[in-house]
Amino acid sequence: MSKDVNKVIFLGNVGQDPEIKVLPSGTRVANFSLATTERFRDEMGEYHDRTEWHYLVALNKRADVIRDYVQKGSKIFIEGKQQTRSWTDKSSGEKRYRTEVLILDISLLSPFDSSRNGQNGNGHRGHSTSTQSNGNGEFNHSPVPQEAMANTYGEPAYDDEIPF
Amino acid sequence: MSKDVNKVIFLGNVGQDPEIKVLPSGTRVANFSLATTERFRDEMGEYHDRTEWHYLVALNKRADVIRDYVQKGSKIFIEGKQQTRSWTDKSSGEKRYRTEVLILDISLLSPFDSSRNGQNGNGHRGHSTSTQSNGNGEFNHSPVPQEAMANTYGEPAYDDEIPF
Amino acid sequence: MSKDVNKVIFLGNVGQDPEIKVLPSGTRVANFSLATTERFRDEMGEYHDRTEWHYLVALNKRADVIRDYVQKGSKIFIEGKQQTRSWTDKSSGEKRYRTEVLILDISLLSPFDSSRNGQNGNGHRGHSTSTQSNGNGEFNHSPVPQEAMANTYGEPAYDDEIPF
Amino acid sequence: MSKDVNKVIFLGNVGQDPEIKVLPSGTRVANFSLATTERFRDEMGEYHDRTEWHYLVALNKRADVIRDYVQKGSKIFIEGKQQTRSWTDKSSGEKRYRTEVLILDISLLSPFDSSRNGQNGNGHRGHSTSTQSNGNGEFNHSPVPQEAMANTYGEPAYDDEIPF
DNA sequence: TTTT
DNA sequence: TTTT
Repeated sequence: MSKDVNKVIFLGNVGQDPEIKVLPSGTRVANFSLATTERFRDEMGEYHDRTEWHYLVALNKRADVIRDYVQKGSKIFIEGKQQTRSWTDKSSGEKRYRTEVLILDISLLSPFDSSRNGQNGNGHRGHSTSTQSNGNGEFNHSPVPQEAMANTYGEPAYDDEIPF
Repeated sequence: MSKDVNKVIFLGNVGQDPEIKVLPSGTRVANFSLATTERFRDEMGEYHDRTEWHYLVALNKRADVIRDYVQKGSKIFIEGKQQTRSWTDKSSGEKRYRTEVLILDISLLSPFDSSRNGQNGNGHRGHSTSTQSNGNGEFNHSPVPQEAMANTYGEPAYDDEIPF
Repeated sequence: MSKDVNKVIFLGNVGQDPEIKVLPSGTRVANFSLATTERFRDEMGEYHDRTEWHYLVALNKRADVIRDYVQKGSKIFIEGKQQTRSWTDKSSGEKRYRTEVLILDISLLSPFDSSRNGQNGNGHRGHSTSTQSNGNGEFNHSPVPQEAMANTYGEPAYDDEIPF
Repeated sequence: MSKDVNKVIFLGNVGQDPEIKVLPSGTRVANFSLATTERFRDEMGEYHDRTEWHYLVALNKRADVIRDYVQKGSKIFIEGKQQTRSWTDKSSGEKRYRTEVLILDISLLSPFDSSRNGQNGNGHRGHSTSTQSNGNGEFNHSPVPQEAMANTYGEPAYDDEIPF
């Protein structure tokens, strides 16, 4: 009842073609970075741009959508939650942290440019008809069970690699 | 994929004890108004408060939580979506509109004051153990199917009454 | 310190060319409606679209941006706050209400189609160089004073008309 | 016009008394961590809590409010933007990153417990009447110039320290 | 009244 | 590393 809130909203441009992985468990994972640029005026009244880079992650059906429709330069809107993963650096033995945003909802604001070749060459770009990319449940607040999140509990493979 | 976004976020105080109804279909409906107050300075530099009132609606499990834990004066945080219902005024024959926010997520920020009597006297206030109020599904982005929204499709009873 | 929150976020399509007014005080006002469409599945598993219409208002510099760059069909992202205006219906003497969203931040997601003629024919479309539309301060959280809101206090002309 | 969006919303509990610094430039900086906890069900249907920790930063007037009214355990609502700072680790020479959320708006949801002693013992806790803590500008979208953000441009001192 |  |  007294729930907390962890909500992130970004509208920006994708920095490079998303990287798609499939974990041993079958979970599909999409990783990419997103730029948000803000314009501001300095004390002299001159305009400057400042770009912030964000690391994004999506799982399963959302990862499929990203694999099929998102590429370098795409403008997207996402809603997600912030999470920080940690791991121990193998060479130094130090603990490292990576903060990322897990995508829970995504809207694509650019037409997909089919003339550009994705670098993962997975043959799934465009309106794929494969089972995987044909997921339902990509609508927020829909009556469809959101199994993606269920899968992350006890998911071991996702956590033991150096991120990005 | 190119989904739209309709999102409302309020943090404010409940104006009166919520009104709880059960539709013929069994759908539970909670209605109440919420005040959000903002402070601003006028041209003279003096502070003023301006209060805005919002009409909120919740269905099923969220309505149960509201029935059991929300009362006049409660401070709550909600996330929802804006929707406008219309009906024809029976006396004048004119079309009328009421804009409300359908609650999709709620956080209670006040302790429940059990010394105050709710006016609906439904015996469900406090930490109820009834089946209805013991709903799951009240967690945002959870793996639990969100049946509340499914029920609203083709729901006839909800639409044919003068609101509030 | 214990501030309330009244925040609305929409991503959708503009229903018609915005209506632009200038109040006697000089305040510029843009009015238009915005559609947000959500897709959902009914009990049969079939997809349906449900479109919600929202009434939007923008003042001064934001109204200038809308006059110059927004038209029927534009896809936009807005952040704003919900407010309900009331007036007394002159014929029936009854109190009427209109809930609208005051735009505080806007992002344009469609290129402006200069081949279509705006119906307000104000000669301000495109990259206008007039003083009015050349406002700064259209960036949220910027160091620029946001005079638009200041002007709304004690603004009489904005309130005495039947809306939309 | 085609602005990006970088927005973070948290509702959670403060992990420890905030650390307050004053930079050589006079900028006040508040640093603290915030926990957001979500409840979810695993495949067995059992409930678990997962807590995420977030690093928060506030500047100037918002830092003053935090210094005076926020302590370990406080429940707060914040709106801000995500930013990642980087520095070179002095011992290893490696580049390090820390993602934090810069607070742009804050609402305090707990009464301040004056019986607990803040560990920074700055004598400013409680309803301070000092000039610094009596800032205006703490209202979002207000007509007050938001000088805090202006100060961050070209701010050198803030960037050359190992964070947190 | 929009859009895909 | 994106975009206008």
